[in-house]
Amino acid sequence: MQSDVVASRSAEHRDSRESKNGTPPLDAVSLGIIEQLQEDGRRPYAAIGKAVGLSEAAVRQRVQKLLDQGVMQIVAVTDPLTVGFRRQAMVGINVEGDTEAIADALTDMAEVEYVVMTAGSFDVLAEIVCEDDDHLLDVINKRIRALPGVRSTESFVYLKLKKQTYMWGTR
Amino acid sequence: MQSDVVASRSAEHRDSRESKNGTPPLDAVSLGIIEQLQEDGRRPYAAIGKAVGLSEAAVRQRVQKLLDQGVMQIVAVTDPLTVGFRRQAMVGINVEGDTEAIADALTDMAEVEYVVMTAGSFDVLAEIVCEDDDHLLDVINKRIRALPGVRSTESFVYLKLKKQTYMWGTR
DNA sequence: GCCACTCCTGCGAAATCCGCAAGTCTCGGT
DNA sequence: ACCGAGACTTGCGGATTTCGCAGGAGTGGC
Repeated sequence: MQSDVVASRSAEHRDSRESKNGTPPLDAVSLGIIEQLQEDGRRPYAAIGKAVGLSEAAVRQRVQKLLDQGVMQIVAVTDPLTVGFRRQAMVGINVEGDTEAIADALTDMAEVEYVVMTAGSFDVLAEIVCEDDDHLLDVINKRIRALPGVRSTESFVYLKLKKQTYMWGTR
Repeated sequence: MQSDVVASRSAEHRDSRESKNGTPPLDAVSLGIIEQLQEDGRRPYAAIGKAVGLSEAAVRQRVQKLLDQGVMQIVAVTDPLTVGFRRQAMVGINVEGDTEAIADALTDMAEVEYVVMTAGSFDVLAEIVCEDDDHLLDVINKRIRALPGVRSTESFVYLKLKKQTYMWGTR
């Protein structure tokens, strides 16, 4: 169930470079499967198979592998404001020293939902999801700014979420 | 199938304020359902019902309503880098005039996956997902900066995505 | 007190999921 | 060039799940 990582780079010679940490690039069929599941995460395997030209069992195995490899995850996503988390913010962080270490530390925080290393006037962007102002303040001032190597931060409190899609590949 | 939007504000008197545009706040049971589906978007309704103390049919109806209302969506999410979109960026935008109009215009762009209005030194944050540098440059310079009312923009090109979860409610 | 509305439950039929065994193909070694 | 290994694919039952529908319980409005 795990040795396939090595082998699945077979019959695909149109894609030269790997995209990240050893995960093989995806072929057109897997892309199609992902596309189907981005439209509806609960779509039956048989319907997906019909769309991408595969049998139901084949789709099932591919989906399972994609999930196991961590290439995709099938989840419910919500607007946090609707679910009771009333304070969110994007925090831009400047780091001196090991940027990746800071990013890892942020990753370990439960309130941090999104961490990305960037080029530009911030080294790291982190999205924070909290229940109220006190909680948000605590995370930013007590926890993030306390990390060794954090030079400065700038916060952007969310006022309104306008769009949130996961449709890349579907266009 | 659509008139329920008007009617569904009834039997809820335990929660005073609405979270956004008329959508009623969620009760503990719906929260529990969402939590289950955030762990696994394909979890069977019967299993969810056992976890939250409801029948299979009741869970099914609630899930359907949550989807119809747009409170949640069940989708496959991926790391865009793995799927062939090699250039992403967060763009901070300053607006003069109608901020919401700009946000709506951004929402209509296919390459824009995430739009949020913020307080702070940017009025709007938008996440862009593109295939390559040319594509990204085109979107930022030709399309976003061309919008009437956009005063200035600042881009943060993604170098590495470190964390991406959808587990709020599950902690 | 009655009506309108929502929500939950129970059940049978249809569809789907899941594991298994065998066939096909490509790649790599000899 | 042959041969074996590994992975992908296919087809097929049985268990599970999904789906639609009808009935009952609880609640607010008139």
